[in-house]
Amino acid sequence: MEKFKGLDEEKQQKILDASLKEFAEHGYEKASTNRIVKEAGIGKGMLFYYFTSKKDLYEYLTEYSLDFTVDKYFQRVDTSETDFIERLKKTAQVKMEAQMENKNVFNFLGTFMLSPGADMPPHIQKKYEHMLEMGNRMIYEGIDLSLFRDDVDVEKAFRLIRWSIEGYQNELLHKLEGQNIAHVDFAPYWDEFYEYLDILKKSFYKKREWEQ
Amino acid sequence: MEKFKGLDEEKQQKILDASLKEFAEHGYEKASTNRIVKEAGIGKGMLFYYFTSKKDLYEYLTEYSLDFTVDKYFQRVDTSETDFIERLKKTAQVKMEAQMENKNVFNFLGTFMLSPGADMPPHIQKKYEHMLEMGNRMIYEGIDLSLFRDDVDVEKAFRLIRWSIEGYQNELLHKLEGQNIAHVDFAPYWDEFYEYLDILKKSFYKKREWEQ
DNA sequence: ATTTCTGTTGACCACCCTGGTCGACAGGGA
DNA sequence: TCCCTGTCGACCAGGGTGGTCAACAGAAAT
Repeated sequence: MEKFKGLDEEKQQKILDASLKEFAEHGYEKASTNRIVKEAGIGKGMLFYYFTSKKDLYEYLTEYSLDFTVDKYFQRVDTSETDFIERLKKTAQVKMEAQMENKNVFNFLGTFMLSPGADMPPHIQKKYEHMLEMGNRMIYEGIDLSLFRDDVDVEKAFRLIRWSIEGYQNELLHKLEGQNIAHVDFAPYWDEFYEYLDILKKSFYKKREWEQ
Repeated sequence: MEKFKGLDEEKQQKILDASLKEFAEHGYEKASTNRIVKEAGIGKGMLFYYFTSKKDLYEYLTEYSLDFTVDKYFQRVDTSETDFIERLKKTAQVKMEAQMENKNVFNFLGTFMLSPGADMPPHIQKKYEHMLEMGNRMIYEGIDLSLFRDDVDVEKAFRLIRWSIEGYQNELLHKLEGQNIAHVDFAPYWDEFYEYLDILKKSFYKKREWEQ
């Protein structure tokens, strides 16, 4: 595993990509080390030279993904923004950037979170819990509640807004499936996304005086 | 396959349940006929006595699930209701009833719809398209648009509301995962659900005169 | 020039599981 | 006694599994 870290970035990334993809697509049990080495373009032996076992590889990937998510996503969200919807807007942008930088990490972590940590070593479980907590703070901490209408439960409004945004993101992801993400022009989708956010503001926020 | 239909209901259902579950959990390729026969409590030979092959079984299940969904779900939704949110409320109730009656069908069809019909015989593809169209009509046809606020695009409001409801349902499903569905008291969840619907009405519908 | 070290390969291992077959057999009717 | 209809599960060839290892390449060290 120290062996692996000594490789040049490019080769490391190729192996990480192949592995993340394989585990994301098939889950731990049914993921195939044979397919991984073929996809990564290395001999079978090397994988078990870098990592002692399939499980060892999987744990390395998990830790790598958690670190990546915290560094490139959670840590970059501007939590000084107190307008809930505006913060979600910025969150979405940062998330998209991180996703462009490494699509596979998100797919991998997605499947991991469906049945988390079953028998992960404690230090990884700690990291995972830390990430969850950080994600929560990133979204909810320091929000200006006075922007919301007085006649709805703010907690519930939070959730409705979050579900709406997740719904849009999922539908977009599904629509763009199969296309080469790098070649897609996202501008019109951002515009559309902002329109949805405007509607959410009109709907869940107080009417402000200067609007007629 | 006519052999299969001659079986008593109970045995048929046991085989259907085992098969739907297996395919839903593992997908077509990785589903195991051995696990199916074990779960269904029949000998290996019988499965291939009833169905000529794994593929034949899969196609039968698909058709069965499509028919079930149309009969027990889509056909039972009251489309005379013109209030969008009210209709969704009724839809959710009918869906829940159908889901209680046969949980496996919904899981199976869920995975099927992710990569639909690849090489299904035409009559099944037809059925699938018919179902999709029916689902669309069931949700959107004959809705009273005048209830919605004038300052938001109704199309977008439709989607936001649908995403919200799907978000709630998914979260609930996730929360109840592992519990025996039959023993859960759903009353409080319905109440909570209605509260969310009320908020959606307040947010996306016009303020009506008789409300202060 | 020789030995040692570090990477690297893919054939190979024992094992497991696959979809599907088939001979054996049970029991009811003719 | 002989079918016929169901029913079973041992069995088949084939393919995939995670992991090993003898062989080798080339650079570094002796």
